[in-house]
Amino acid sequence: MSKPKIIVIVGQTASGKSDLAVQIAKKYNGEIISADSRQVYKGLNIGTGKITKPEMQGIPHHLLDILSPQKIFTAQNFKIKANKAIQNIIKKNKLPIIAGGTAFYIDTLLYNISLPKIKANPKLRKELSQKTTTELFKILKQKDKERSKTIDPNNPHRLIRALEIIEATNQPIPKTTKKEKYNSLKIGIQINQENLIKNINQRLNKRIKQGLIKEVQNLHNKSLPAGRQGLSYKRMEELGLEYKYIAKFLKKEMTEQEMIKKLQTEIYKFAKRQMTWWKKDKDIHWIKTQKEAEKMIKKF
RNA sequence: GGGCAGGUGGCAGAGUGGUCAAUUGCAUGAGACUGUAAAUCUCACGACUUAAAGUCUACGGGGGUUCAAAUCCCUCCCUGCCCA
Repeated sequence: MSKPKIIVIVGQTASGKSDLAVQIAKKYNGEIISADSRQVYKGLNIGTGKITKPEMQGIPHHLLDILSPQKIFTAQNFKIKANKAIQNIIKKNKLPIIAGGTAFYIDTLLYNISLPKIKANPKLRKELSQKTTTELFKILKQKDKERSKTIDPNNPHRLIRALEIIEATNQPIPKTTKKEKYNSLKIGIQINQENLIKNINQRLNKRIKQGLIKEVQNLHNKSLPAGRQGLSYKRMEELGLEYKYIAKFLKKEMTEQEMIKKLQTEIYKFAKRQMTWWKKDKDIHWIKTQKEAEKMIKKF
């Protein structure tokens, strides 16, 4: 059985992925699967640059707005849901197009990286976060020698998650395997640094005009039906970038000016981290225009 | 005009005779990531050379004291606050 064909579109934040994806979907009878760790959440709209209904131009989009931002979504969740979506799209005889900025999610999907299904354990996390990385590493070494060999001993997030999994399974973490599951064409949108910075800053201004601050405020304050509480500032800080720094602004920890300036540099730094990841991926075809992309897809 | 406090690397800001090319934070650059990934983490960061050692130029300008000065003295310039 030959592997199903899919298109993957990657690119730094503010490089124009969503738009390109829609154009390609229209041309090649496709549906889009978003690979974005923040756009999966309901209510995070302006801040994540989520595509709007009119912008979709009738193209179905998957994995947007699928859960509450109170909940924790992981690469494993993404993999399962994205696989399902791909199956459905193929069944309809349409072309699946993965588009998004979360490189880790895309790799997990494409290489069928097997991750455990252990859910987050907030109590344990809270407890473990009191400890230093040295202590955490020591515990991990006792409980799972193999994982301790590969983990970054300075990285609290990873150490805590590793311990969380052992706590739940009570056995060492199985080795991950890597196997290409799809026949994918990876297209990356290339953009020079100058334009990238320009886009980031312009887009941020635009979002603020569109009511970004209000969006964050509402997420925090709104008295939802069914007694649900607003999103805590703490959770917003975990969500990062716009949500993190606007939360700080709303808490009066920084002025609006400071917040905007900080966001500009933080978003730029994020974009660079994205690129660090993709630079290693030799399968990505970097393109500058839509035409180049179309040519490639035709051949594919 | 008088009094006081200051001027340090792209910025903020330590240091107050030798261990100072100078703590730290920010910015910047490079990188990691295979179980929270917009998160989290690592390294570099005066110049030249780079493996190490080394050389040079540097703590507002100029001069001085000293074996040795970012650090002490003199002088000039500049900034902030206070009194006229």
